[in-house]
Formats: sequence, C-alpha cells, structure tokens
Amino acid sequence: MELIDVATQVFYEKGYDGASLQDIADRLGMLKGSLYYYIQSKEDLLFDVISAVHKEGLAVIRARAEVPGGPLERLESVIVGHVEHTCRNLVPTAVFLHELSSLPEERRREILGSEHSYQGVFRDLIESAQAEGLVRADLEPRLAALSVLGSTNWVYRWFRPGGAFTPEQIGSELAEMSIRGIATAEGLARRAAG
Amino acid sequence: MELIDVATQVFYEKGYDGASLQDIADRLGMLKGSLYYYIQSKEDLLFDVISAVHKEGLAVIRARAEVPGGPLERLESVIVGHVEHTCRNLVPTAVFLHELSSLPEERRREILGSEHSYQGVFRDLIESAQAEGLVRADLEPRLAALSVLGSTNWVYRWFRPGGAFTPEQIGSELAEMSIRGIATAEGLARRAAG
DNA sequence: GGCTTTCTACCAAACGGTAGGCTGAGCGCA
DNA sequence: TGCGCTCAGCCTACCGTTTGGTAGAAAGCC
Repeated sequence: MELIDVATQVFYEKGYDGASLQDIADRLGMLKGSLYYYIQSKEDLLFDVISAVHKEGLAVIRARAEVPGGPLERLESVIVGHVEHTCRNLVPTAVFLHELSSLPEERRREILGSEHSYQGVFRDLIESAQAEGLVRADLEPRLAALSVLGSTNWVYRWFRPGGAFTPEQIGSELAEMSIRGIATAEGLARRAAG
Repeated sequence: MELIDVATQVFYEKGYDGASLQDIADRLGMLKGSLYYYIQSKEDLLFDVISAVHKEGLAVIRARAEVPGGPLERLESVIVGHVEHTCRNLVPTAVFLHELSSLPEERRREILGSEHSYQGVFRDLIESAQAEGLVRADLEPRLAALSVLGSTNWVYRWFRPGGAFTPEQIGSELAEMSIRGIATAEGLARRAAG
C-alpha cells in the first residue's frame, strides 16, 4: 500500500500535528476526503505506521536474543541488529520514536505492551550476563539497558544514508562501546577468546 | 517571567503544533490576545524556550570541559554535569530536544551554532584523550561522541523525579559506562590511580 | 455475446470547529 | 493625566470529517 508510505514520509517531515491530511492527499494526487475510503481517522493512520515498524524492530531483536550462545554475544548481536534496522528504516523509526507521544495513552500501551518491550529484551540479557559474572555486578540492569538503548536509539537523529558511516560500521562500533561499558574483565576476556 | 515557564510546560505536554496560544493564555488566566503584548509570535515563544535551556546547558558542560585536568576526568565531569542538568531541567530539555525541529532551519542554526556545539565539546575531549593514549585509537571520535550523547540525552525520555534513580546516580553511572566503553586499559588504570 | 448489477476508487462540496494573528477600547493605578 | 496591561471580539485560513454521488472496471447471468 502506498498510502502508508506517503503518510510515514509526511509525518516524518512535518510531525503528526503539523501534517495535514491535505498534505498526504496532495502527494497521492487525490482529494483529502478520498482518504477516508482507506482510513478511519488520521490517528489510525499514525497508529498503523508506528505499530508496523515497532513490531518489525521487536521481531529483529527478539530473534537475535533467543539464539543459542553466551548472553554477551547475544547482547552484541541484538545491538547490531537493532542499529542496522534503525538505519535501514530511518523514516518509520523516527516517526515511531518521535510521534509515539501523539497517540492516546491506551493505544500507546497497545503498541509497547504492558512492560517496555525493547527495554525488557536488553535488560534480560544484561541480567543473564550478570548472573554469569560477565557484566559488572554493581550495575543496575535497568540503568545499563537504558544507557545502551539511548546510544542506539539516538542513531535515528543523526544517521544519514550515504553519510560518513555505514549501518554496519555504526552497529558494530556502538555494540563494542556498549559491551565494554558494562562487561567485567572476565566477560571481555571470554569474548575475545571465543 | 511566568509566561515562558507556562509556555514550556504546555509545549511539553502537547507538543508545539498541538499547543495553542489559547492553552497558554488559559493557564495564565488571560485571553490569548493579551499574550501579544508580550510576544511577537508563537514561534518566538518556542525560540525563547529552546534558546534559554540550550544556552544554559552548553554553559554547564563548557565550564566543566575547560577545567584543568586530564581529558578523561574532564569528560567524566562533563557527562555528569550534562546528565544532572538534564534531570533537573527535564521539561525545558524535553522541549528543546523534541521541538527543535519545529523551528525553521535558520533559527535552528542560530541556536545550535554552525557546528553542533554539544557534540563538539564531547568530540574535542575524546580527541584529546585519544592523543594521550587514554581512549582507543581505532575509535572514530565523532561516533564515540554520538554514542555518549545518545545515552545521556536519552535520559529526558525516561527520567522521572522521585523515581527509582536520583540525578546523581544516573550521572555517575552513565559516565562510568561511557568512559569504560571508550577508554584504553591505560586510560582506565590511570583514572583508577588518580 | 449482450445485458445488468455490483464493486472499487475516487470526486465535489460542505460541515462545525479551531487556529494564529490582530485591533481599538477601556481598566486600575501612580 | 498617563501608562502598563487586559479586554472582547473579529478575521481569514485551515483542520479532520462526513455525505452523496459517479466513472469505469468486473462479475454474474442468460
């Protein structure tokens, strides 16, 4: 469907409140009233955009989190996957991170789940690594997860395709920094050895 | 001036586009027409809000960056200062980071300076540390700066006063993770010794 | 094949509502 | 009397949404 792509782009450029259905209709070459043949409301449109990219991104990191292997290796893979997915879906991701707050409480929770799902994946992996002595024990897992999520999510604000860095480069460098930031000496040694 | 505080709060709650001058006037107990005695336009109001908090935050980290001492210690201090300032000025900071894109290109650049000023402070410190062998040489300074900025700026999205973590706690933990993430063995050793 | 009906994908116009911006009159206080 | 400030109200523009209608392709039926 082309509508959702156009809407994503317009929401990205003007923000949800700043974008009008007129803008979207113009870009599709139709009248704004005609949009209601496809949608129920403007809000539904935003919901669809956000919901899709969130579901996709979550699937990416969950798949990588559940692979067999040490928790530190899996965490690294999750970070890389998350960053690369962000870079390759820059526009929808930006809309998700920027306009989620434009949705009413209820629909927001419908997307995020009762607990913050992204954060949960990172935190679980960090806790597992901590239990094996691979991540510093004095570290608050939730804080560590938020730190990693921060540096990776921030990517949507500065990455530009064709810019100085490739998605792969950014993914692996951010993962490297994140892991070094939280691992124990043993965790790092075992990672280098494996 | 109370107007700017109220405007900050309203922009925070509803977003710039979603907020109306009516909302602001209501909260001040006056009619929206009366606002024009104080302001020239709605956009000017946003500009003032953003400009103020940006200038203040930049002053905080610049002061800490210019203190005498090793670059790694100064970087740590900058991170701590930045995070604590963010936590203590959560609402204006959120407006700054969230609504900067609502300003026209020109006024945006008037605030950020020709080069990204925050990023510049971090990058310069990282480059200094790199020159002294305290930060890994294979690390791209700009990427490292963006990683640190990401995890610290992200704080505005999850910190809540009276929540599980204090600003001091968050500042020192994020700084610790950031430094460990980029430093060389020698950098870490020298930091522990000093 | 020819005829009719249904469905798809829009169009045209208008609705009630609200937006930012502006004005000139008038208030209380020094 | 003068001045800082607020008032009530208007203007034009645009918003999301609804309604009623229609060209043309597709499908069903004989």
